[in-house]
Amino acid sequence: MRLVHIYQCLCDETRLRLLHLLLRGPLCVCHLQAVLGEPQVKISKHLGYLKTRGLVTAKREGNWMVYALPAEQARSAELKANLACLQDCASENAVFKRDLARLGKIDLACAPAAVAEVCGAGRRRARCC
Amino acid sequence: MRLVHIYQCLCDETRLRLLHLLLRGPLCVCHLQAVLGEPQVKISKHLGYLKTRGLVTAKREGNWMVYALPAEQARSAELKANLACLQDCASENAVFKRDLARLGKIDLACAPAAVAEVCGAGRRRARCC
DNA sequence: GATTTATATTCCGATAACGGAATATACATT
DNA sequence: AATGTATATTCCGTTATCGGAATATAAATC
Repeated sequence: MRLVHIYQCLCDETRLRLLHLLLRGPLCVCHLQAVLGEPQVKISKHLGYLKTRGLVTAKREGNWMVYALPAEQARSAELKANLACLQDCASENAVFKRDLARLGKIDLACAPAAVAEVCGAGRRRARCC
Repeated sequence: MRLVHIYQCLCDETRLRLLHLLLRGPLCVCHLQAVLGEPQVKISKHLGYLKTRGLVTAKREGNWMVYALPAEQARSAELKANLACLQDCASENAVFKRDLARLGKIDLACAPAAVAEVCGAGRRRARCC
């Protein structure tokens, strides 16, 4: 059942936080890492987990990997419903709110093109984080 | 995070099916067993799992254990949102629809009082399933 | 081409989940 | 008390998950 696989992706706190941040738009690994404050391996592995199950897409952008939720038209009804539900639940949750606050403070000017586009940040830089 | 524990309960197909059936109202173990067509141990264990995490309540009714979702006012916002989401997703899902069809065909007349109350079935019987 | 930066993968060990067989418990009936 | 019915628990093997240390890969820069 496809629905089960969605829940399997949602049943880990790190993955929930990642997905929640990606609801805002694409982000590269180092930004996700900076916001969550977790080691690189951990972030990368969970992103890999989400990717193999189709919950996120990955695109190389020069030196960086930009992760994003699937395009709107590529989301199943179940996924849409659950992302909306997550968004809903997150709005009253301290951990998620803290993550968003941290994301706001991060210098997105160093972000790859795809991220800069979404966040309206300045030009790319050689070094990201 | 409480939300994670909810998703941990939802990330198994058997548990999803159980919860989905309980959205309709309380049911005893043998009815759940009959609908799912799974061995008793499996059903009982998953119900135990759900119970320890507060997703269902259990009440002994003579010889039977009647499981139910927590009372409305006892449900957290997260739980409400996710149960609604599950309900939503289930309506277009073959497995869930089949379960409902099977539930309809089951003789609920043998059900314990709490179940009979909900289902409008007849009086109790000594033997259930 | 050597180095730096960003990210992924491999190789562990620890723990949790899952399922089934067998057994135990609780209540009801005879 | 003995038996039957409904449900829970224990034991055990298998598999999946999770996290970290170390290493590998890929692209950019010097």
